[in-house]
Amino acid sequence: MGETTTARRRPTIRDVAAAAGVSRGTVSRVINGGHWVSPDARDAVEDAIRRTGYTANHAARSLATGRAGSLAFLLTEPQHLLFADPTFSLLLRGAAEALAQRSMTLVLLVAGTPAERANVAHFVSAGHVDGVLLISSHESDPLLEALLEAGVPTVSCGLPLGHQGDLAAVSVDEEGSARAMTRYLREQGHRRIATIAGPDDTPGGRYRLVGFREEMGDAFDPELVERGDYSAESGLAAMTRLLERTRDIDAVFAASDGMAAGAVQALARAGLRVPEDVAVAGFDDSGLAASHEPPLTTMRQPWDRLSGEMVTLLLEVIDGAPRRSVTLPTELIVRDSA
Amino acid sequence: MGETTTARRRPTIRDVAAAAGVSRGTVSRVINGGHWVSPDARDAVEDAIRRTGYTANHAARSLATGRAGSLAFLLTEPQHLLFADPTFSLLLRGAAEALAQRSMTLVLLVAGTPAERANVAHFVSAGHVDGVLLISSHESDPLLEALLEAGVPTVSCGLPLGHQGDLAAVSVDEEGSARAMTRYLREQGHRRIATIAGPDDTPGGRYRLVGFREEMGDAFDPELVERGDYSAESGLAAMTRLLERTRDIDAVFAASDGMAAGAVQALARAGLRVPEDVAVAGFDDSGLAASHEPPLTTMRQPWDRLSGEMVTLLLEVIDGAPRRSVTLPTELIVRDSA
DNA sequence: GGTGTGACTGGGACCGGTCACAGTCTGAAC
DNA sequence: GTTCAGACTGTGACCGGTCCCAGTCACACC
Repeated sequence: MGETTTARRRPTIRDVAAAAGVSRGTVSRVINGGHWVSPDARDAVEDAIRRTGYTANHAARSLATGRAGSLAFLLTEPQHLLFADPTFSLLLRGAAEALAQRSMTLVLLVAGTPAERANVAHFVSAGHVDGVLLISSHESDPLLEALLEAGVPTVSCGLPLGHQGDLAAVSVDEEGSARAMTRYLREQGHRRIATIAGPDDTPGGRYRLVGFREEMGDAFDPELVERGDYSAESGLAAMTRLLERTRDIDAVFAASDGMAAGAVQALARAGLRVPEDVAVAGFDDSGLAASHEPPLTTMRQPWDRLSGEMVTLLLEVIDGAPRRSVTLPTELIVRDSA
Repeated sequence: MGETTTARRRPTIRDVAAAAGVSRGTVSRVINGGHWVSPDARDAVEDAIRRTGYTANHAARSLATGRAGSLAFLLTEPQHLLFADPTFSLLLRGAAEALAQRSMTLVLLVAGTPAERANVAHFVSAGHVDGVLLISSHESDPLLEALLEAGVPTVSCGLPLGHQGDLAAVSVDEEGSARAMTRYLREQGHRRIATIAGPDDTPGGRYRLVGFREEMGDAFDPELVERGDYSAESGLAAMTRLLERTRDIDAVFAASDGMAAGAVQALARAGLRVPEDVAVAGFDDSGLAASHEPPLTTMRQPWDRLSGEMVTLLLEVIDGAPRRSVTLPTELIVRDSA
């Protein structure tokens, strides 16, 4: 009764088929690559799609193919460590763009609290996404166990400690990078080099320390090793502890830019100048590093490429290809702090 | 032929119905609230769900209901302004959690390049999501026009300049907040107060300046107004311009913490101390503010609540309720810089 | 006893795609 | 003139839910 037709039904594949004078099957074939379709039919279909303004229905396709057409970006890190980090945004954006190019979508999942973790595990195991981009660095993550158990295609950002070989991963050469930075510091003439390592249950915490120790060789002094949790506060605390133990330090290699910044603060409080009295080097080349005062010498991680590679690897796994891992190069960025 | 059955089919609603000895319809009713179901039937179904490990198929449900079960988190801001901002992460996380509570998912969309914008507009208009959480502050965004045109339920983060009234929005009282900060500065005894406003095509840029001007009253001096784009670099440049014009300034109100930080840098280069010579106040209370040296006095935006409110409002619109907007309170945070 | 009503249940139709299969047509090979 | 392969097309079944309608049953009321 005088109903306006503004909210008309979205055109379906049947409408397109009718408009093009072909069958649904042919339309479907044109949409999916167009093999075994005559040029005439293809043209007619493409024209009909244009005229009708047809867009495929995601849900219907998923139902028929059994594929969700989306990947999860799964954050398991406690918020204060990663979520506020600008590099995380780069990672996220890179993944979103890599997926958009493939007409897939990114679903953001946050697994902080135990309740959230359970929900997430359930959600992912239920097949609501085709795979998981796992942003977690801590060893023996129960969520990871659940994912492996459920056979969900997963790719890890950074080496999955305790599960190397169980899933694909994109990482950087932690050990080599740490050696390179240590070598650089020694080449600058520093001899008493301390390090502020990350937690031992993270790949960066473990292997950067290994690289540091190896490169130092006989000059390695266990007294010059402290640990933090990658935050600036922990860097400040670690540097303070080091200085309480000895003032005979001429350089510090911190496993993150945040800890390097904290170390600079601790040194300033102790009346020491950077880099004149003590050189300080960071790791990551996060946004912080360049804008810091003084600008931090650091090891750049290829944040812009990381998530793109993760997506590539994950899609391979989903397609049933053999699991593959990738190691990306880092780059020494020399600024003022060391 | 000896095929393992590990990769068994996921249980469907039919399996549950069979296990419970009822029909599909009854199972569906139990799942969706359970009205008009006898207690016996409900128990049987719930037990069957447990035994079979049943999980609803998202795609099938979407197809039948015509609802996607997801919202888009749509970023239209140029990356350098917002993406690296820790507050953005809070926003994102808040939205993800609010949705997870409702068993919905968050799809991240990035519309930076023109190609991306076109894709996003198409994607959203095609109904792949139920609504859009729009994170954009610039006036006359063509993407917003496209969304309104297509009738996509949308809620804006911050007042949508040029489209107030056309869509729901969650915002803060820009004008009142700016007045409060200005009043505070005057109460501290400052008389020559400059401001570094944001771009005039953003609500923060426009209304914070309005509030500042009104609160200054007769003391308002157009010579003491500069604009930036919220970044630290622009704050530095703006403060430098102000100082070139006059040294008769005893306080600066910047429309973002980043610009406040830039202003502090410019003042330092000019040999002026903060807050002794010039007081500096920011806006946002982003992560930067507290860790800045000196810690910034600023206006806290309720980042943690913002996206939760956005989700609430958007779901209301999707459910056909009348459009509603919300204004959240800000809070003056006094630290060392002013 | 007949009728009405409300609680509950079952099942067919449908959402919009994909897929497998059967069928048609064309042209080359024998 | 068959036969046959290969290119192309159409159709029915299906994916796993929801919706709606018809139907059953128990109970109250006249």
